[in-house]
Amino acid sequence: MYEELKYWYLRDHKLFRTLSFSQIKQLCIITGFKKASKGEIIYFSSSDVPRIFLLKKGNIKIVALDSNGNETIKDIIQKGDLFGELTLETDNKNEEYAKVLSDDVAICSFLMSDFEDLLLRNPTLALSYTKFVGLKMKRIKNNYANLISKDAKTRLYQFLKDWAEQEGVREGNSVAIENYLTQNDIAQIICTSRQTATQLLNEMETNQLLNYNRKEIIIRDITKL
Amino acid sequence: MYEELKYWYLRDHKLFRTLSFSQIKQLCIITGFKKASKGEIIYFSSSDVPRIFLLKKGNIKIVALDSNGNETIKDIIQKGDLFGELTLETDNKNEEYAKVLSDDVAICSFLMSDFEDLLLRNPTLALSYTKFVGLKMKRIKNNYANLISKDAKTRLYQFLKDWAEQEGVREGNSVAIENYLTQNDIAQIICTSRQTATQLLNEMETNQLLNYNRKEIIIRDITKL
DNA sequence: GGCTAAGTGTAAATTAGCCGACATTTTGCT
DNA sequence: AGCAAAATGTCGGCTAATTTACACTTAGCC
Repeated sequence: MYEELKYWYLRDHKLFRTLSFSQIKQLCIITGFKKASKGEIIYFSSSDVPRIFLLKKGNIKIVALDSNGNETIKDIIQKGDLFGELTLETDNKNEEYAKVLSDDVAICSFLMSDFEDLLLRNPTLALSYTKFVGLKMKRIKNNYANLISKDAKTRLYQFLKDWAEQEGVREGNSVAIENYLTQNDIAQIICTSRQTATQLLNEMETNQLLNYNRKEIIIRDITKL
Repeated sequence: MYEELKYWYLRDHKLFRTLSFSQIKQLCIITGFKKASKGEIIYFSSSDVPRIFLLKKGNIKIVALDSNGNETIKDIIQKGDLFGELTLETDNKNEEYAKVLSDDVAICSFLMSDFEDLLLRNPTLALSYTKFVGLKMKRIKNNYANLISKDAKTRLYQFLKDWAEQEGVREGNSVAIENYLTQNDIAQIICTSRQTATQLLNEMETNQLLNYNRKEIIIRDITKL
């Protein structure tokens, strides 16, 4: 990839804003760059050197396979998110991979060890990163708390609200979301069966709460969810 | 409190082992110390300055109240654990408090801002702390994954295994755990009703898997859980 | 010692939502 | 265009687990 582009990719992320351009240039930690298109599976396998990834464009889902071969959606990663071993701890047990959801994605990556060196040399960045990881933890905690204590309907509503907030285009009280998920994906995210998710979505449609199709979800009035 | 003791409290924690004694002495960040006994409620309320707490002795549970007044157990904190705003982000929304489970506890605390300064001056510590938070996140993730995908029985078994591993005294394949939780507490932790938890525990007792009473739980053969 | 509140035991009624079993629709591919 | 595969729609039976309801036991306190 073009050297200039590398720096730009990093500099663009809010985490690295505290660094000056020349600092970023010195670091030069990006070691990989990859493009992929819909449906592709990207392994960030345990055999490889531990890396941290930065999703520049598109959406992917992180999927884990348990011992029975069941797929579980661990996370949905959006443009600008870091993913991989954010905890800076290598973990070779679990078999995880990423699947591309949007039409195409761009991912860049750097070695965990390089990133650690970088953090050691930049205390301010280290602090930002710590907060960043902490924030992520808080989000995950809240999500899970929802999953456990609420029923499927509430979970779906909450998920739609979150999704709308993160990616939706608001116009008055109505929000349009680009729908790159199948109903099965949604079901997995809110931890219910595909059938239940389908039912609930149709119910919402008949109740005039939203318009659903495979390309787009329009929430009529976000304040009513 | 005695100045010397302060340093010892910090130095004793694995997070601060990388620092030399003189470094710790310079920091002097501990600003609070507290003892409390069973049943007491400790607020680390939103009105106060944000703090990070370190549990030196005993056990507490972190409880959250939702808008309906329902109690949810967020976390069980054991000796040596840090708790509070580990994410370094103040969050004034949620109403959380800690309740003492063991006969008595000792807690020390320091200001989040002091801790941030400390991290800025010690990049190595910042890195350790990030890993520490990350590890905590991983544990939480695993717990939740269990809660969601498994049935109540499996959840109880997993919880007992974890508990035994963390605090149990092993003798051959049998493990004795000091039981400072009520059946209701256990039920809340594994996210089920009190009745179901009672039933399952009694079932395990009749199946000779464990001996349960209010003071102690003895798991007959940990390998069979 | 006796009272009260907290904790534990047990059972029946009810229910959310999973599962299996399809039909139908849409998409992607050659 | 035509085919196969993926995604969506719909239905009842089934089951784990919540809820409601109440009896019993233990612990703490005056």
